[in-house]
Amino acid sequence: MNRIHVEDFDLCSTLESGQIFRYVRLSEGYLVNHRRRAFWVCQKGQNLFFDGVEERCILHLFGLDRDYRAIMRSLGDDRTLKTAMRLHWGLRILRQDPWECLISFLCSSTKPIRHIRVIIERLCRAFGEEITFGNHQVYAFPGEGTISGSDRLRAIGLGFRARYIHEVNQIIEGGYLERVAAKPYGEAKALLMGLPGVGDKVADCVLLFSMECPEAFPIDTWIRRGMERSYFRGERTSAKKIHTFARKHFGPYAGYAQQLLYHYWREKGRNFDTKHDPSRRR
DNA sequence: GCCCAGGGCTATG
DNA sequence: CATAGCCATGGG
Repeated sequence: MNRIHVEDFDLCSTLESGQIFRYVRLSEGYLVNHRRRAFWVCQKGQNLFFDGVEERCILHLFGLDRDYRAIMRSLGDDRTLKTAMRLHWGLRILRQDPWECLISFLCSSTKPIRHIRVIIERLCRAFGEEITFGNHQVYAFPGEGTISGSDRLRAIGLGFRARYIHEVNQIIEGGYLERVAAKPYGEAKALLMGLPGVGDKVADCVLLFSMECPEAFPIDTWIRRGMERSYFRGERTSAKKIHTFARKHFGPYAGYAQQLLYHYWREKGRNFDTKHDPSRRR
């Protein structure tokens, strides 16, 4: 077992804020499956314990090489954001594999996170290679070009998303996503949105979580509701206006604000739902 | 049966 | 530009 000292890091909110889907909470820590590797990781205060993976991979994936305090400072002292920061301080933006991230969020449209996780697990079982971690038998995420067959994908439960994934799998070839990642935000986003099934929201997720674009600001139903309520007097607002506002209000690291607010509002909603009537949301 | 879920595409005003 | 209906599926 290995150990590193970490500051301004919260493993729990980082993993459980909906950026990544392939992790399992154990009695102690988490089993994470990413980049063809399954590894164990556990945080106790400022100690991060891990096994089955190199230290540099941990630092890279969890973005521990980034100046978190400087990023938080750059977001401003917004009242709503301050609350989210206080509750989830240390939530980092992950640095995922672009292919895994893209396919994962192609699975995500109009699905609850619990179900997305199930679907992706089935996808890996059907197309991925078996790998091991200790006595755990798990499946790696299938590589580029290995996820084909709309019917097979539909049988997994992907529904209308099956065709998108099948087609994207045919289009993407070695090095393509890395070339996209090397381009500036606007250009990279346009390229991603040229892929079938990839619209504004999925593109922003891929850019933020796997392509070093901290200005990307994914707008899903939770963010839309929250932003409208907190910044637009509860009025219906287009994604375009929310994007413009977010970029101006939060700055070049707006994506961090998005992830903090998303996690904050979703957690709050969950608690509200269990205590009250779920049908009364909005 | 109803509603909603980390949406995207297409056809219309 | 904005909106409506549609696309499949599962869980509360």
